[in-house]
Amino acid sequence: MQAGLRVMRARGIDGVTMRAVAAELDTGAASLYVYVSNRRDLLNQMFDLVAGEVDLGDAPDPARWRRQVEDLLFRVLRALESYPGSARVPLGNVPTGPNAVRITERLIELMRAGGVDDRSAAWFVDVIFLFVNATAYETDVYAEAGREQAEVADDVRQAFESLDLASNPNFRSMLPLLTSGDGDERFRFGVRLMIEGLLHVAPPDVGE
Amino acid sequence: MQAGLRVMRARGIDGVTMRAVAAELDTGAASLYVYVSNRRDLLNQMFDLVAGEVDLGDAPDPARWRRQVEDLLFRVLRALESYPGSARVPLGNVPTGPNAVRITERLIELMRAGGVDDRSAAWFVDVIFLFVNATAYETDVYAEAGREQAEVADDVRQAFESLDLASNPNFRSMLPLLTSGDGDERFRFGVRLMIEGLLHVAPPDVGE
DNA sequence: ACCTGAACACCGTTCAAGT
DNA sequence: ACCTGAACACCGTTCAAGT
Repeated sequence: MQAGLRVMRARGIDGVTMRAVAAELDTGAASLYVYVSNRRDLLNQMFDLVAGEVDLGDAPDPARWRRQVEDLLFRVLRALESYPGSARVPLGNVPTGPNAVRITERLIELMRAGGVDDRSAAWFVDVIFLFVNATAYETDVYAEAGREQAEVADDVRQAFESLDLASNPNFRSMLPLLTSGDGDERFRFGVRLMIEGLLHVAPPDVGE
Repeated sequence: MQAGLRVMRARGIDGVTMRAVAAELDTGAASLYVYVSNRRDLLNQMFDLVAGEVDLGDAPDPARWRRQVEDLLFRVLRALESYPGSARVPLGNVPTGPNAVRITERLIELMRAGGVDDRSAAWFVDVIFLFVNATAYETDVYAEAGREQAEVADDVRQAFESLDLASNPNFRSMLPLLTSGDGDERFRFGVRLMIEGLLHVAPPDVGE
């Protein structure tokens, strides 16, 4: 499993082939099937190790819980980014490993400290991780292609500018804004939208 | 390209192999390279056709713009779900096709009708599509594995219940809530969090 | 000049043959 | 009884050989 992580850190999730991990252990691909039932299982087990690297931060403080949530989510994002493509794992399977649960536990603690309704808190966990994972996955794809974020942003801007935007006047006038900011700033904005929304949207009716 | 869509609707994105698309056209895989530069390019071109199937709905109405945004995003979600795995395409490349731009144009129109600050609107587009795509991708992975959403939910609940949750008391007490609701309800909740957040978070400082 | 069959360099997974 | 080399059934992409 540690061998798999070394491969993923260096070559990204698509580089984590059964053969590559086996080579790291000086054996053949077939031998891995003693420890994992298939590649999907291998990646799931590896993912929980990544989750285990996330620092939960200090104890929940009702006076600054929002900032604590924001910071925790940034640390999750950083952990995912350090293993390119790892974010694709929780997008495909709900993580049930102990380290993933540990992060959810802390997130719930923080929201309870903030007085958030339990029903909202429960669904927030689901929704926000979807957002964190998607953000990390997007960044990772660029990283895996060996391209800088700024370089990609330039290409996108050029692609948009070369479009015929006569029938898209609002889009055209907002082009500079649409391509402004870096990934971290946009991530922070998204997280804040959802935290703030938490305080202004009625808790879901979970039918209990 | 239409041939590719038929394959994707029936077999999902991983079924869209160069050989499968070529077979649909009664030719060999090598012949596709006349029309696309590689598989990634094929998927990008196909994605814009999927985006083209989304109905933009009626003209923006300041009295009910929030609901209009919500409905539009649901229609995007449905389009993505009808081509399993297609949501992975926009997670890896910023879509710059005309049909994707058309949807963004409408989204911006709706927010302007609602009096949302342009800076917030611009970043909202990015953030909300990340959420929509991640939601669709998650659903699709289950669908591709040939499993019902409810069936997967049961497995997750069981996995959680079999964990030692002594050190995760908050998580344990919220287990019923964490596993409540279906995908659509959670999606709606997430979208509402972000729309409402839009009205309560200061516009980002885009450094202009 | 254009198209494409066959080849190349990979995959995940299985299983018979070795220890 | 355990481990694993070699095989199987796939990939995306290239290119020489045919039309």
